Amino acid sequence: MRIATWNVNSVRQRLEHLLDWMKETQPDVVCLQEIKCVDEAFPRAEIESLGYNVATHGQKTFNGVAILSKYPIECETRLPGDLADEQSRYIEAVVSHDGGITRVASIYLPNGNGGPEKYAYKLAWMERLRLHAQELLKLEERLVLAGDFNVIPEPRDVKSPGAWLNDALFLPPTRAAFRELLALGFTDALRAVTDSNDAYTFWDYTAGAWRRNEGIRIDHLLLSPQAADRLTNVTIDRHLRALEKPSDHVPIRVDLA
DNA sequence: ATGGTAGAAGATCTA
Repeated sequence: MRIATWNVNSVRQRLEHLLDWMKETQPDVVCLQEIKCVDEAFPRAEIESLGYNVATHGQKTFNGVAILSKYPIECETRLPGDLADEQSRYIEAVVSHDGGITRVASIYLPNGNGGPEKYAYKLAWMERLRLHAQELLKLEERLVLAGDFNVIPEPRDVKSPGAWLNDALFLPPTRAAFRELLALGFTDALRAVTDSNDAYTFWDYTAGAWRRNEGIRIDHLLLSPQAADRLTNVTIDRHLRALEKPSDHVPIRVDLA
């Protein structure tokens, strides 16, 4: 089973790239982030025509997540812990396939820059995610938390660590919260297969970041033990960053036997 | 110390 995640930075702007990439790589499940549209505006028919089921949790202008699946899915769009949270950043699916089920979440974790309120929201969101993930692990299922975590886990995950020291993506409390999540029993899929210090998934649009390879690794797939046991391959589709009108993120995907 | 780019919305915010 091939499971991918991609922050597309507007699904409508990226539709051609998305369809081409799906035809090329044939993922079974795709987690999207920053679709930047309401559910009614999502290009559902185009994706269904490739043979996928579509579940969206959209929002006007900002955020928005989706799950696309070749197999039947049942979805939940609420991350427990704050009923007043209006931001569309989470959707979770139970995927029913030959030989069982796999639970997959598409996560758009808050960026956290822009002021103390935003950073507090990020950390609170991470704590809600940790508590929910702790519950999900008790199910002992194949579970994949996939998405844009807006976390640079370690210095080897950024070309120029010094430039990010005061950034919400790399601050010590952010990294500590991510480590706490991993410590529940998750495997960071990319780190299970490589020690590379060049496994970036995001390059800023500005200042020639792509040209200079000033990248960061912030898009992750976290695997429960039952999923990690089946991990055979991790691929970052880096070439998509070189296309015309790219997203600032590229897809990352895993294969589970 | 700032600007660089992109997207959606709408004359600014988020990233």
